[in-house]
Amino acid sequence: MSRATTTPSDRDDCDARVPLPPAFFARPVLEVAPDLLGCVFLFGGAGGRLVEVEAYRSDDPASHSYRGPTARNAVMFGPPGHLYVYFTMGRHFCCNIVCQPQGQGAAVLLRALEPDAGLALMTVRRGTADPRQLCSGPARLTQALAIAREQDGLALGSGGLAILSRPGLTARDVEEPAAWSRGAPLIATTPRIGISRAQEKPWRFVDVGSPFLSRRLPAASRSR
DNA sequence: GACTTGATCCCG
DNA sequence: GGGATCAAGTCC
Repeated sequence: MSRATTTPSDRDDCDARVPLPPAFFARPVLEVAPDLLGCVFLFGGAGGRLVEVEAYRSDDPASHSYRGPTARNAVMFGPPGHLYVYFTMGRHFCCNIVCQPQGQGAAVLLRALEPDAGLALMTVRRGTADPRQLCSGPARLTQALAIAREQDGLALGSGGLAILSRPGLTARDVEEPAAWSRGAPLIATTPRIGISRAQEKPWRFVDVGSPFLSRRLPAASRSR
């Protein structure tokens, strides 16, 4: 994250992270979601390592896309690799990455990340210096990174928005689908948070070892 | 448990 | 068209 310079010899840097290609997000959302854990999410110079996400798709009663396209969820039905940002509960924004081929209405909700880049900025925006309170929760995360209505529909790789691979991949490695699951942290699946329908689906994915989750793991969670 | 806004629902 | 409903959350 914090390399000051880049030289040809950095090819062997084992901490190297490179942008995920569009094809990464065109896959089934239940595959994309766990593969995002350990990747780095950045917007405007702030962000860090993703540790908690949830999957949503259009055959899923808990998803905004369940009843088809509307003005609010239009981006979910657009091309993969774009942000779907929605306003909720009268005061908060939540941020998703659109997945699967265009028109399918699937997305991954970003629920927590481990703060790394732009700590000073995030501290001011959140009004706390406690790293555990910066990005541990979907609306906390958007507040810390200053993601709001204006970012709805923003494409990865533009406007200061990026998702970088897990460490150790070259730009060439990351084009190969076999590399997308490499270097995964220990992952648990649990029911999703805060929904009233389809509560049985274990479509929340968390990095078991992270102290930056929005909630503690339930005892019944299962690791893979 | 309160808060606070707006998209969506459903009746008329 | 218009009022009722309630939400992928956070904080006190």
